[in-house]
Formats: sequence, C-alpha cells, structure tokens
Amino acid sequence: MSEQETHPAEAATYDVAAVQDKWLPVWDELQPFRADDDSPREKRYALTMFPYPSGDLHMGHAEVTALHDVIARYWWQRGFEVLNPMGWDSFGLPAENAAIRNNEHPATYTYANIETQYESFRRYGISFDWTRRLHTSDPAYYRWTQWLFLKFRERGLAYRKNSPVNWCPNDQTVLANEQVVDGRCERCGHEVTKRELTQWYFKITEYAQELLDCLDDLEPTWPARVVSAQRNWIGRSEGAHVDFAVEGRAEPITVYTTRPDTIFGTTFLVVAVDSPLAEELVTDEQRAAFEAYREEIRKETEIERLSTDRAKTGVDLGVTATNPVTGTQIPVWATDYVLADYGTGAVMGVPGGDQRDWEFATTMGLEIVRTTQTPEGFDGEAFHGEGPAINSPAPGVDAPLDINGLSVDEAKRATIDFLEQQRAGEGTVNFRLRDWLLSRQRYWGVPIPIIHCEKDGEVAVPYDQLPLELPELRGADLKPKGVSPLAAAEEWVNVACPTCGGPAKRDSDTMDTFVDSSWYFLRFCSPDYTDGPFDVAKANAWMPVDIYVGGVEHAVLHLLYARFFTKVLRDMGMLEVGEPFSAQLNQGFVINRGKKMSKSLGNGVSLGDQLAEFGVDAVRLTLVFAGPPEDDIDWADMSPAGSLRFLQRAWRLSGDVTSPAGTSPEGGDVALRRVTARTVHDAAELIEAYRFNVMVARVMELVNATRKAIDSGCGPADPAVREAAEAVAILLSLVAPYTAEEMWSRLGHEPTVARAGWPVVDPALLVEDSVVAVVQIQGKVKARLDVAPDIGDADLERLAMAHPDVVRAIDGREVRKVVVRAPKLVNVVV
RNA sequence: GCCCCGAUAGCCCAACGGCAGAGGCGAUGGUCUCAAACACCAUUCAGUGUGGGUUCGAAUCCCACUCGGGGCACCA
Repeated sequence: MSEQETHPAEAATYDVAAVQDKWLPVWDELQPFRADDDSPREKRYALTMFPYPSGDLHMGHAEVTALHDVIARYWWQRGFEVLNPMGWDSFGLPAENAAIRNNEHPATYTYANIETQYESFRRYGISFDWTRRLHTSDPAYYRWTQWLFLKFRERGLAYRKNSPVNWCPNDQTVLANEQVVDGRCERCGHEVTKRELTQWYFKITEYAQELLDCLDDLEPTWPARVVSAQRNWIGRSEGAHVDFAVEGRAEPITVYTTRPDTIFGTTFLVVAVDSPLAEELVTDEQRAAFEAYREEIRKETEIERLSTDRAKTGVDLGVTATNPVTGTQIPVWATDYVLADYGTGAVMGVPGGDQRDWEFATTMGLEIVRTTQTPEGFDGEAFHGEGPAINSPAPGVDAPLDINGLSVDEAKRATIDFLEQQRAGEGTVNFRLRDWLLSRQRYWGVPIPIIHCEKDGEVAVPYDQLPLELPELRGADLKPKGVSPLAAAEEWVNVACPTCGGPAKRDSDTMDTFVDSSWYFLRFCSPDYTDGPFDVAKANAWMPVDIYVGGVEHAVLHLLYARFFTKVLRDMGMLEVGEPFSAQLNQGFVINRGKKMSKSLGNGVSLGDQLAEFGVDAVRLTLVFAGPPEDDIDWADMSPAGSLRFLQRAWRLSGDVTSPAGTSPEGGDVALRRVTARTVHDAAELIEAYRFNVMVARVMELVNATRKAIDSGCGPADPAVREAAEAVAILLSLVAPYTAEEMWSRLGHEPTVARAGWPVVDPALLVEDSVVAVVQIQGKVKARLDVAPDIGDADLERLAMAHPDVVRAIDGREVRKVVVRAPKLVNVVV
C-alpha cells in the first residue's frame, strides 16, 4: 500500500482540468521556449502561418498548431535552440466590415479578438515564444512595411500603371489576379468585373524565371501540390514573337506564338478586342461595328467570358497584314478569345493547328490550311500533335523558307532562325504570371507612403516621417464608396509636398494585406528592432525557416509573394538566403460527417466545447493521431474519448513506478528495455518524416508493453519500468504536454519535461539477439525459424532445408531455385 | 482538355519488394456493480479499387482503366 501513501490524494481517475490549472502557471513562470539569439546551440526555425484574428480559435487552428508543435518541441528535446514565434495578420476586411456594422474602430474588433486567441493559444499549450509576438496592424510593424515599399520603389519594383483590373463590386476594391478564383472574389464570392484604374504594382514578373527555377530545389521538401500549383501559376512557355507588317503603319503587329512552325498555316490575325492595338488598327469603315462589339463584350462578366464552350465572336478590323514567310495578305480580326494582357495581345490564327482558331475560322468563313501531317485515322478538327510539317510551303509555292518534312521541334527552330535572320521575329519566353496589384480601396491596411503633387508628381514620404499612420476613422466613415475612405479624410489626405512645399495629396489607397505577411517571418527574428525592418545579423542567423506549417490554400498567394520578397531582400544585401522556407508541411482540413464545417450545414464542431469535454491533451492527441498530417480529418470518425482513455493509461504508469527517480536502467528487464529503445529510436525517424500518427501508435505500444511488464512481467520495481515510463513522458511531451508534465512530476522530476532532453538509448538494445526467419515454398510461408541476426545465407539455407515442415512441403519435388535473404527469409522454388 | 495526389478490415489508419496488421475506433463476450456508466481483460473482421506486366516473391515497381481529392485552363 506504499503507493497510496505516496499519492494519497490521487484517485484512480485522472483529473484533466486540475492538471491543466496546475501546470499552466508553472510554464508561464519558466518560459521554457524563449528563443535565445545568442545561444551556442544549433538553431532551428519552426513557423506556423500566423492567423487572421476573426473570433476565437477553431478546429483548424487547433490542428495546424498541434502538428507544428510536435516538430518544435521535438527540436527542443533534441537540443536545438528553437525559434517558434506567433503573431497576428491583423489588417484586413472583416475587421473593417465589423466596424461599419457596429459603428466602431476596426482596431477594437481586431485587438479584442487577438486577446481572445492569445489566451486560447496559451491554454492550448503550444510552445510559442510569446516574447516575440507581433501584429501587422501595429504602427511599429507597418512602419517597416512602408519602408520596404519605398525601397522596392527605388529599385523599380513598385510602380503605378493604368490598366484594366479586377474589381469586386461587393468589397468595393480591386483584387490581385491571385485573389480571383473562377471569376469570383476569393474572399466574398461575388462576381468580379473589370475596371480601368491607375494602381500600384509590385514587379514580381522580374523574378518569374528565378521563382520557377528555385522550385526544383524545393521539390524534395515542399508538398508536391504546392510546387505544381506554383509552376502552373508562373506558367512559363517558350515560343516566338512574329512581326506581321501592316501597310501604312510604321509598326508591325507582333504576335506571340508557341508554334512558330505553323506559320504557313496562318490565315488571319486576331487581336484582343479590349486592347489599345485593336482600337488603333480599326478602319473608319469598320469602327462602328467594332465599337458595338466591344461594348457588348464589356458588359459581360468574367464568369461569362471564361466559359469555355461559348461560340467564337469577332469583328473584321478592315486591315490586312503580311505573313512574313509567305508574303500573303491576311485579314486582321478583333475578338474576345484573345487576352489583352497575355503575350502581345495578338495571335496568329492557325485554324489547322489550334482548336480555338479552327472554331473561329469556321464561324467566320476563313481559310484553313493544315501544316502538320495528321496521323492515320485522325478525324478531329485542329491537330496540335507531333508530325512532319506539310504545306510549308504548299506544293508548287516558292517561299524563302522550306520546313516540309521536319518534326515539330526542328520546324520550330528553323522558323525562328529564319525570322531572326529576316528581323521579322525572335524566339522568346512568356510567363502567365502578372505583376502583383497591391493597391486596395479600403481603410484597414498599410497606407501607401506616397504623396501626389501636381508639380513634382509622385513623391515618397520621407523615411524619417515613417510610419505614416492611419487617420482615426470609424463606423460610417469606412463605408465602401469605390474610393478609399482615406480620400475623404481631408485633414489626413491634404498635405504639403515634401519637395516643393506646395499643396499635394496623399495616396489614399492601402496595401494588400499579403504585403504584410510577405516578411513577418523576418520580423520575428528581431521583433523589437527599431533601426530597420529586421536586424540583418539575426535574420541571417535564424533564416531560412526550417519548417513552415500551414494550409495549402496559400499555395500560390502568400507563398509566392513571400518568396518574391525574400529574393528582393537578398538582392538588397539584407539577406543571405534566396528562399524563405526550406521545408513545408500542409495540414488537411478538419471536416465533420464528410463535409466541410459550415453554419448552413449545421455540422460545426466547437473547439471550445471539445477542449472543455476532453481537455487540451486529448484534443491535440486526437488531431495528431488521426492520420497523415496532410489528410483531411473527419471529426465524426475520431474519438477524443479514446485519446483521453489512452492518456489516462499512460498517466497511470507514472503512479505505478516504485523505483526512485535517478534509478539507473542498467540491469532492468531486457525485453522491456528493448521495446523502449526501439520506440525512442523509431519515434525520432517518424517525426522527421512527419509521420506523427505512427509515432503516437508506437508510444501506445510502449504504454501497453509497460503495463504488461508491471502487471504480469518484471513488476513495478524493475528499473526498466521507470525507464519506459520516463520515455513515455518525454515522447508524450510533444503531443500532450499537460499529461506529460504531470507524469514527469509523479516520476519524481522537476518541471519541465518539455526540456528534459531526448531519451538516450543504448544502441546495443536496438540489436535483437534473435530474429524470426520465414521459410517460403513458392512464396507461401511454410515454416519459421529463430535465428541469430547475423546468420549467413549459407547457414540459413541449410537450417531451412532441414526443417521438417519444409521437407514435407517440398515433398520430394525438384528444387529449382532457393532465394536466401538472411536473416529474414528463404524462398524455395520447386 | 492538361498536370499532380490518393484508394488496405464496419470506420480511422500501419506494413525497407519478403508472414497483409503496429495502433486506435466500433462491435461482441467477460470482470467490476443491486443495476448501469466508467474502467479493465479478451475476442472478432479484409487478401489490399479493376485488369494486365516485371519478379523466386507485389499492398509496395511499371502500364491501362475506374472512382475520389486538388491545381491550371479560350494563356495562343
């Protein structure tokens, strides 16, 4: 009964709430996860995507941080100095909309939610270094966002241009291409329209090639779907610019094509109807028809325009152009199936090689010439596959270039060579990626630090006047009116020009919030630094982020922008690395009953309720154990009650150990010691492969083995039992910190188990003294042998062939082959 | 249409090309209880989406297909 005397107050059931209340203040005191910049230990940077402060934390936050924390805590246990910071992406529309609704300032909503989320994170026990907390809406932070904007502008990487842009009529602001999904606003789902506006852009296209090339290096450590999404988004294509001369016009029409080899089949040119080129080319006779057509197209929404099965439409512009290879005159049309802002906004119409051109030619009654030999039995329309060139030129036609019979690749090269020789074109590379539109016509964001002066034009706000703070606006002042609320803040917007002192106006737009999150991981390295956005030495010491955990919804947006910022900062000499995130892990979604949680489906699961019912550890364990991190978790299939049951079983071990703390495991039960050693060893490998669910399963096994040893094996006093229980506590500290701490304490140790260090295993215990070899006949198992792990092939074969069950199975048949894989297997082929 | 990922027991998931089962959930039986819940103990169930191929041997490698998830898409 000595156990009961030792722990008189402890009943047989584990009191989750009491354990949580007991350890949280202790950890607050100890601050075990404060990252020391000057630590001699090897550094690791673990980052999880910082949240937007909308309400309290939900299941998604719980999942991503639980997964992330396994890695961060593992690194601490392995002896690294770990930077694991957290902050808030706290500018953005929801706060602004809430402020309009409640007639208050967006900061009220924002900072109230941040406090709520902070408190929840704290209780949730994630190993964040709270001393580095930051908010992108703090002037101390956005001062440097503005500083970076000005530096980018100095390098020609931030500029203003007038261009048709995506406009969300609901949010009353422009959107970046990345924020338009299937013609709808990514945020609110409203149909997006086009508007002609002068807006600020970041010149991300200047880095398109490098952003693409570096993906090769990231491929092994980044999720495949993110790499592929970025490749698709950047959309590199190789082709040629080809010039088509137009009579009476100095400049030719330059088209972009990926199939210069089909030039002999070019029977017309098509120009984007909404391009300045179309406007300029149209003849007076055709102008009325052209303008009517253009008006019709303008009324259409993006959704209608993007529909792929719509009929081809267009208007003849009335001009002809000269095919630079054949010299033939071909008509020039305007259409909406050519995009104004891709390539040159003009395309050579090759109906024989392109299905869209085929449809257009058929509709408009234009000529069709095939220039690639179609395969036997081909009954399609346009053909864009492999085949020898034909009609290039057509039989009997004399042309300065002849590519007949060449393969597509050869023909492309020959055509480009010819065009370059004739100065009528050149080989070129094109990208789908466009410059990043960063202006937003809303209030709750970083003010663009530019002053517009009639005399001096765009003038930067002087660096010593940063931060340029937002004026105090609230409630109805923030109502979207199509221009930024800042434009109406007279006292704020009217200002003296820094150059001439005359009357001028501030730029009244704010920055896309993705600008804020494009460099926050750098700020975390020195969050209180006041001489620049970050301390260069510290950033270089911590960067790159060793693991970045977050949602795959940011595959192209945030991750592409952050990569761009990192490359620019490297080129500015402020960073050594060119890629911010060396490895990445995307968690799946937490769903319920097969569907995404939503109010309308009524299938939401409240994180708060789950925590109240099962406790922090059981919820975290459930999320980590559910399956591979990147898979979706259907909460309906999960059993937090089962997780809690397991935690109790683990906890009970710590009360059963009777040997004193500090007992050497030497001489303890070898069988149990082997299980412990194997579990600790495998757990490390599993964590490094992000296979946390399997790691948890292995800890469960260890708990089961220890239980058996106590109840019906070596007994509670055996040193191996203590060794096993301590290993369980340390391994569990990555997933269930409260339970682990309580176990550690009951095992006679001081807090905190989180910094106890990874259990040391004796390598000798990892080597089994005997293994089971399987003997197969025709691949079917017929016998098992206990053999030494270092047995040779010859010895194993001899043992196997002598086994009575094997002799019986062979049954006197001729042995044709014996495959031996010592020490595991013998396969006899008869 | 193009590209990427996946499919193993009633369910969630394991399995260096070598015994299909580590772990959990559920179910069933038992112990405990006046009874139940909890807890504990035990038992149960698939031949790996389909069809081929490679191999002594395939859940695993290759090909085709089906289904599911995701990305890109009138990008010339």
